[in-house]
Amino acid sequence: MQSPASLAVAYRANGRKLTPQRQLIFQLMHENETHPTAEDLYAQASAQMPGISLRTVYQTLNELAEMGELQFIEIGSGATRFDPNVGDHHHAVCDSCGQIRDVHVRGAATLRPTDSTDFVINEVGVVFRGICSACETSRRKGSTQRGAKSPVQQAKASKK
Amino acid sequence: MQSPASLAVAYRANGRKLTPQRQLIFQLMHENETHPTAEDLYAQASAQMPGISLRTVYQTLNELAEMGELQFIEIGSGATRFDPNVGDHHHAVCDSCGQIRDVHVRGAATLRPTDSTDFVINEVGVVFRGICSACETSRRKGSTQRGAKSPVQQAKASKK
DNA sequence: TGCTAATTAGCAAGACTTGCAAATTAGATC
DNA sequence: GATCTAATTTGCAAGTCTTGCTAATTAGCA
Repeated sequence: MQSPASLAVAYRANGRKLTPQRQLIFQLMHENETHPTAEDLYAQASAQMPGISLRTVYQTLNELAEMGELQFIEIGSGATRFDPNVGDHHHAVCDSCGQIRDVHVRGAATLRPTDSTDFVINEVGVVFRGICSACETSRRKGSTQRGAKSPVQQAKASKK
Repeated sequence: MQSPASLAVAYRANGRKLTPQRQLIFQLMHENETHPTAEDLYAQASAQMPGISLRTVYQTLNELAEMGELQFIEIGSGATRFDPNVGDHHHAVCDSCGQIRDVHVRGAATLRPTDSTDFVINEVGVVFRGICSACETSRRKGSTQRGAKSPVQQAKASKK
């Protein structure tokens, strides 16, 4: 689903109401390519609808996830991020700036473990970690080659 | 690294001391196949060393990660889990019981996005989600087919 | 227009993790 | 073995992210 119109249908199908808050959050999610956190969306939503509650943002995001309208991304460190793209795709995470971008991977869905053949697989997710082109460029220009932290450590550190 | 002996060397190489607490935590990690949380390890450690602090467990786990002796696993929902296996492997997560097991995947390391070709990849991780054989078996026997929550929602829910 | 169940807002609280400072201790030195 | 010092451990307070609870509000139906 993409259109706000079908959103109303989806909500009603679930016996739910289409409130202005829900419309706004849904819309903001879809305008946003950055896989925002609840806090990010709250900030944006507040600009357009002063007084909206962070609680409502969390609530709405959870509902949308339940309805299959978005997915959670939990790639280490910090807040859950939300992805309105529920199609077949994967993620590339920059260990330098933390950006997450959607990517596609040929054959990912058919990957199988060579062991654990008794595990019933519903879903396959691939995560690439590395350095995005923007960070790579600025790194070449000298400057910010930081200490020898592991990627995860860096992610942890960038939390603050 | 696997042996406590080389642990001492590794610690000294980092200008660190080999304390009883660190030895214990390291040992427990390696005896444990379940990808425990800090709290799990704390419980086990407390049994053998009453008075050890949860703070120390967290601290030690972070150090070991920095030293490359273990890795963090953050697969949705709840506490970080720790994996002493730093070799090339991936994970299968049971959406029913939450168990995480190590698996191997042929060709995973050479996967590449079909898009985002300007992203420098350091690491590729594959996560399978599904139902482990134990849960599948008990499910067949009837009983606990729970409501239609998404995998992530289930994970979230099982947090408590 | 009225009614009612659903929703929102706000705040308190829970889970997980880290910062800080004082007391303790591993390991080097003599 | 005794001494010394920087590293480590503890315990607690605090920070971040998220959810529970409840009174007030409101969407959507009759």
